[in-house]
Amino acid sequence: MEAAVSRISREGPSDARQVRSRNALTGALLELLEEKPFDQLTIREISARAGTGYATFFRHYPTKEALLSDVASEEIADLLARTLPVLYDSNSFESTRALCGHVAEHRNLWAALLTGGAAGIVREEFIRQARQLPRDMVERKSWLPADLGVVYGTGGTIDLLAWWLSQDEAYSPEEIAAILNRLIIAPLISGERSPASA
Amino acid sequence: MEAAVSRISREGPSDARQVRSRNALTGALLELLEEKPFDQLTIREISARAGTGYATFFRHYPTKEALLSDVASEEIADLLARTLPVLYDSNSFESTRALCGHVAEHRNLWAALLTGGAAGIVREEFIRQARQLPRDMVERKSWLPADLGVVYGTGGTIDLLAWWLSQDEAYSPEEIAAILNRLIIAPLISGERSPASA
Amino acid sequence: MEAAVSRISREGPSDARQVRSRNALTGALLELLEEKPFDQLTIREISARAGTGYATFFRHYPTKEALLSDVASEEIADLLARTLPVLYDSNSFESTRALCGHVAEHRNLWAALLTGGAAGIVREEFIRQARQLPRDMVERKSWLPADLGVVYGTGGTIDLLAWWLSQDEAYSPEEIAAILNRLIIAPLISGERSPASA
Amino acid sequence: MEAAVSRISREGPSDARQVRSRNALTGALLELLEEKPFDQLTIREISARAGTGYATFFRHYPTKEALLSDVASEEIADLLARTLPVLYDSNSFESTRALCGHVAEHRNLWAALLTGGAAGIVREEFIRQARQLPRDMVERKSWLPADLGVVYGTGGTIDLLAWWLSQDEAYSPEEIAAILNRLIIAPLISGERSPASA
DNA sequence: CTCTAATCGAGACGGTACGTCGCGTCTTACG
DNA sequence: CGTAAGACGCGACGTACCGTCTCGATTAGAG
Repeated sequence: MEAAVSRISREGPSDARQVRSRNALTGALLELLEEKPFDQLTIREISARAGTGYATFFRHYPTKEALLSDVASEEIADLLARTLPVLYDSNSFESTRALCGHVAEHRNLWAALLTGGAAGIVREEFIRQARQLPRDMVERKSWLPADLGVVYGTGGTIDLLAWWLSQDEAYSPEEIAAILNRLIIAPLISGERSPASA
Repeated sequence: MEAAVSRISREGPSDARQVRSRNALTGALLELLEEKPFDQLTIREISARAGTGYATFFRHYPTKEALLSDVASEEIADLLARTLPVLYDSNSFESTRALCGHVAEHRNLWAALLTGGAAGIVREEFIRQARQLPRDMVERKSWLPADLGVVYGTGGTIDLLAWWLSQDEAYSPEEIAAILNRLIIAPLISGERSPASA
Repeated sequence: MEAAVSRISREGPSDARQVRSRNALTGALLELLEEKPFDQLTIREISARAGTGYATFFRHYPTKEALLSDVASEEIADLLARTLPVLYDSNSFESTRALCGHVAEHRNLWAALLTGGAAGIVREEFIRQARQLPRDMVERKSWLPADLGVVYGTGGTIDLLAWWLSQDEAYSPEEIAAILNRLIIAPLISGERSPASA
Repeated sequence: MEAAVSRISREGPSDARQVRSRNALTGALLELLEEKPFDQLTIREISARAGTGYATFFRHYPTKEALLSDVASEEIADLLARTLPVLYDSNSFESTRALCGHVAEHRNLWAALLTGGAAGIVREEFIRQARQLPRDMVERKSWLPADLGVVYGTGGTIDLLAWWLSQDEAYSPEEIAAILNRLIIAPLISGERSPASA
């Protein structure tokens, strides 16, 4: 349950009981995400694991997905803030390595979110958030629609991270950062030349 | 229902009624996939749309997912056969263009599969199949784990195609092929140089 | 469960499974009515006793009360047909005795319905049905509103029967018939003279 | 809310706040009883109508029924004291008329109690109290079990009053008293002759 | 007139039954 | 006598209300 530790009391309702219930629920979700796919979890199961009443779940979240969102969306926003800047940054490798380092530090959390069956939902939330970010700074590529750049860069990065996290720590953050840079970042920020045409 | 036309009688049981039922079910699924996400469909709904009895569904498929598989897996295998070769092909642009052309010709089918809510399942099936393909031919990159190459190449390609199919035909197959080539294929087959170090 | 025996297959749906389920439910209700008040029964409890699934209950009855109605309303109509005629019959004692005899023969059923906690509902259903019966035949009493005559005659009779059935068989049908006749029937059919004023 | 007026401060705790809360609750119950059946009321609804907090209800009454009891049981005892004596009184008509007059004077209260959905509970409470009254004075009828006499006399009277109160004041207390006398009282106190034999 | 303790409102909580829905199985009745 | 229709057992859903509980914030009424 180390993953849940970082979730305690980020901020929330004033009533201490509500805080306790919410933390119990988010913690239970993260625990269960490491055991089975998100869509095989039932609200009853999550409530039971959290030690809260079944109806209490609905006093905090309208659906299972809302709970997942609550757990994930801040993390996603946080990670996105680390992901996109690399596109505008001349020294992208440093940013990329910082991104991978951050994920490695919260390996349990991100493994649960990206490989635990909630992957599809988390991925969509990622792209949804990424699409809403301002992207004026990035220079328009004539050959690459801006929206596609965002979708592809985000999705590809997530895929790469998910693959990494499913690999039992065989690769260091630096290695992954290098791959990420070469495989995804570089093509996106490269100039107008067509590298494949050579 | 044009998408379903290509699905008629690919091969199947001898009994004409079974053939009719299967086609009715696959057709109904494709119709419904254009209306709502896959996971919001019910077997009752599919049966009703197909004009068959509810229990009849189970005589042909054990689950909803099996029906989706029946609809999609051959298409996936077919498309995969067009996707992976580009990695080994020195003239990758031609292969890529052929791939995009093929998808464009079956736009309705692929739009339903990749953007209709079944996307997650189809995507996973894609990668699952891709992973099982022999990959001896591809030269090992020192910086790129082979498995990651497959996962990333497949996933990225699907994402790109999905994005394209959700764009109301604003881009031609050639344009997409160019992007695909530059964004995904080229980085995968490029040499040992470190592009980020520049 | 002798009470339920008389309920088997009175008439019903053609499907044998439906017949079986309905009989299981009616039987279970009658069993449970002898154990605790109707309003303390839950549908889950009735279903469990019947050996049917919980949802199956709702495939047959919309509410607990509907099941009670199905069990009771025919019996009520039947008994009503024996109750009201005594009012128009010159030889009322014979009719009354027949009524009491009939109730005695189905003692378990009527004890459950009239003393088992469902009493209130059954009573209201009784009066509701009685009110809808034609009453042209009965001669209007100048001192007694017709509607009141029906309500009072029905309610009083039910009360008397309920009291009897709660008495551990200490009284014979004939004794009850005599009391019923003297206490309720006679005052209702007596002439214009005021018997208490003498 | 005229009905509730008579309920104010009958006696109770010293603290003015408690008195206010109790009266708010009893008043709210009586209001709501005129709108819907007792068993369809929720404690939350009663509390809200009373303008008190939800938990405050439980500080005064353990259950909904207890509140109803608090509202009704004294009234019942009072009315019973007027009902039973008529049986022992040679001049029963006077007593009966007094009874009906009293009910007419508190029409709103009794209409709510006897016709408002709480009828079943109030009725049972009535009979319960009646059964516990001493009945040595009444001469035993050879043909009529004493307990039945009480149950029947009480129940019948309540039924008659309930019917009256549901009739939009079409009958005067005197008319009802006459009917009550003739229909219920007279048969109970009549001699040994068999009135049906005529 | 103050102080203190009872009472208040508000509402979250663990429970439990509700009635609905979809699943996948299995039986029925019909063609 | 095989197949389409659909009833069944199961179990999760989301809602509603129960009765308990913990909070401050009034607010009597005793000193």
